[in-house]
Amino acid sequence: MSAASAPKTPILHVDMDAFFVSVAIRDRPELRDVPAAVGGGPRGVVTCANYAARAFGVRSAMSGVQARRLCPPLVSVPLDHDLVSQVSAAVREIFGRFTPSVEMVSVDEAFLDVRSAVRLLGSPVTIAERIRAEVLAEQRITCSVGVAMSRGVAKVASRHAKPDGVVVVPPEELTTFLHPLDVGELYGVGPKARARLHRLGFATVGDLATTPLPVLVHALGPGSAVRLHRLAHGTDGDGRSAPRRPLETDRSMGAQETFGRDLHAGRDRALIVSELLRLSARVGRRVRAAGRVGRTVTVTVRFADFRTITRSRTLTQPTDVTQEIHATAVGLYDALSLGDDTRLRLVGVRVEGLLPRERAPRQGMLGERPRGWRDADLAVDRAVERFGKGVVGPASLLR
DNA sequence: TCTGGGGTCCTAGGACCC
DNA sequence: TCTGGGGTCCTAGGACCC
Repeated sequence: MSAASAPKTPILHVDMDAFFVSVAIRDRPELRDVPAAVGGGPRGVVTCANYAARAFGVRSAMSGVQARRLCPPLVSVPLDHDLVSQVSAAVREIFGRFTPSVEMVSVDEAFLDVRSAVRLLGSPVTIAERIRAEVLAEQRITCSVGVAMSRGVAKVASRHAKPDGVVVVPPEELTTFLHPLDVGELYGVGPKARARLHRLGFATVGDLATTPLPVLVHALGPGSAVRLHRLAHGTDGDGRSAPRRPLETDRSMGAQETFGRDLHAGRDRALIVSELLRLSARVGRRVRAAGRVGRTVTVTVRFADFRTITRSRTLTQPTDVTQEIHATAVGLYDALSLGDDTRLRLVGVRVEGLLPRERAPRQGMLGERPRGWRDADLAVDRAVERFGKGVVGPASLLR
């Protein structure tokens, strides 16, 4: 492509509006303008609230109790994982019609590099509107798009476009758009970093942008300084949307569960061990389904006071066997030697250091383990696939 | 009746090896 | 007896994102 035809704003950040709840209620028109949210059970938090609920102040990660206090008529809708995946894949397919360079960042957002598409399809803004129209026509949900020359700016722009809009930030308007914003709007700047930056006198993105890099390095350390400096100048990612690691190459898989009531470490040990088995089985099934094995097993324990600790063990041989994951998890749990009266709120099991099964070193002889466990796992996997979860499982989990 | 569940990445110390 | 520096792996915690 000639330089003259290169778009000045080639990066699109497409973000579905209130994705989880939009998917959940798209076939329930009666809920269209009613405050609704996914999540928010007795001990849970709001996963995703629609805009009618947000008008009451309901936000993601807010406890269900607080959400209902703010918005008594709030309707709670269940999360349909399969439907979410299905709609996400369909949306991904729509993106692919416009450019081969699509990076799904999560189920509900993506970066698109439309550099090569402009000659055939029109300006980035035209493409953005066409994407929005096709998503709405085919999936009956809305999305918002940020258009800019860097990923970081496109991401901020899409947030400002919400709901159901487009915001374009051409280079000549970059400073006007970006500099007045609070530093907390930058990707990767959460509450902690924001507070620290404010303390240091960096309240706005402009404060960062107008500070020489060496000064930032001195204040923040090299890593954060360079990252924030680039974000504040809109030069992150060199203007390109380079696909990173493909989504299917997960580094870890885990499962955790908050108990309906706090459990006692000692008295309820049997319950906790069986919960660890449930979680290990869930994780093991996912690891096997992905054709992978993992080297490290991590157990998470959250106490009643919300303090959270982790303990991990790296195995001599990677595994995808439920029984091994569970045995390791129980070993880690017991090694904590918690007092009998210690109250636990949550336990979790995670398998890390995932690699493809065929690349895993399998040593014979010495590490020979009964292969029966794995065969049993695979039989259970097949049954679950055929008949659904809950039909087959470890005997100790049956009531 | 505060505070879910799925992840990624970074830091930092200690062990261990060369 | 004292003295190096670099590199990697493991573990634990924490910030952050959706």
